[in-house]
Amino acid sequence: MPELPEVETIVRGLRREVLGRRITTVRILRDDRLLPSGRELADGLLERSLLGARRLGKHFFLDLDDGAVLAGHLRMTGQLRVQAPTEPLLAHTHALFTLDDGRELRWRDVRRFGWLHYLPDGRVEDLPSVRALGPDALTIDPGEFSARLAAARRMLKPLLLAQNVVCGLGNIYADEVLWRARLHPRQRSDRLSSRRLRELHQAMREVLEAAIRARGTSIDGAYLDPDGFGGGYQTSLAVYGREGLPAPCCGRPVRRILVASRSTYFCPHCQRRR
DNA sequence: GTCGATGTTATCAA
DNA sequence: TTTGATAACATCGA
Repeated sequence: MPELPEVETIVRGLRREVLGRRITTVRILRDDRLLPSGRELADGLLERSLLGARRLGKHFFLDLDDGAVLAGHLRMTGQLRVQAPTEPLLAHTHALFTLDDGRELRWRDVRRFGWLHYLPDGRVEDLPSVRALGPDALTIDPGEFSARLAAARRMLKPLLLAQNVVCGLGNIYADEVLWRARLHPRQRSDRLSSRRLRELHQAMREVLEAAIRARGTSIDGAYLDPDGFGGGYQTSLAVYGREGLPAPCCGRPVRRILVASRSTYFCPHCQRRR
């Protein structure tokens, strides 16, 4: 669920809500997605203050006042909320961190694909899933983006989803980026001119920045920011989830196909393979 | 009740 | 090297 714009919105929300706060209580309701263990995570976080919140791709990192880091990934259904303790506890809430202003930072994940990892030394680059990441999609420069895609010799859709090439895009934004660049999802990356690769980079930047401005995409209310608000970008989607509906480019119906076993939405008329 | 699909990704096989 | 299938899990809709 949360891709780069959603994680960015969450991190900005956490900066506003919890920076400088001290963790006074840790409650673990279910520990099978906590590393290295729920006990070590709870012991490490207790009485620590939160000094920073940042992200790389879809990973997020909370910096503590002793140099430790709480790293995490929300995968499909993870949520981080800051709530009053009187707010009802929703099902699938797995960890709660009480802050010194009385509020609680709550981690919830219905499908339990996500995880939290406490790193006493703060060395996030030691995590294999972080080490494997390519440059962040929001900040990669056009030259490196083009070089990495041209070198890969693969179809564009799975390439944009490959976090070791460029990190942060998921299924929604990959389709939106390809639509904006008018490129076919099955177009091979090494057959594109450098001009088209730069256009693809530009499209990626524009889509991500617009989605961040809209505070992310919420479909079925699955994604919520720390304050409990959904995003607004779902009304700006051109093709994702819009099979059969008119594409904004030409009015012809959006088509859904499977590419690398992921649902892929595109306009067959305007996104031609070259 | 069953089946298929879901915004992620690690892993294994071909 | 690249791809496809599968698995982790819960929920929803047809």
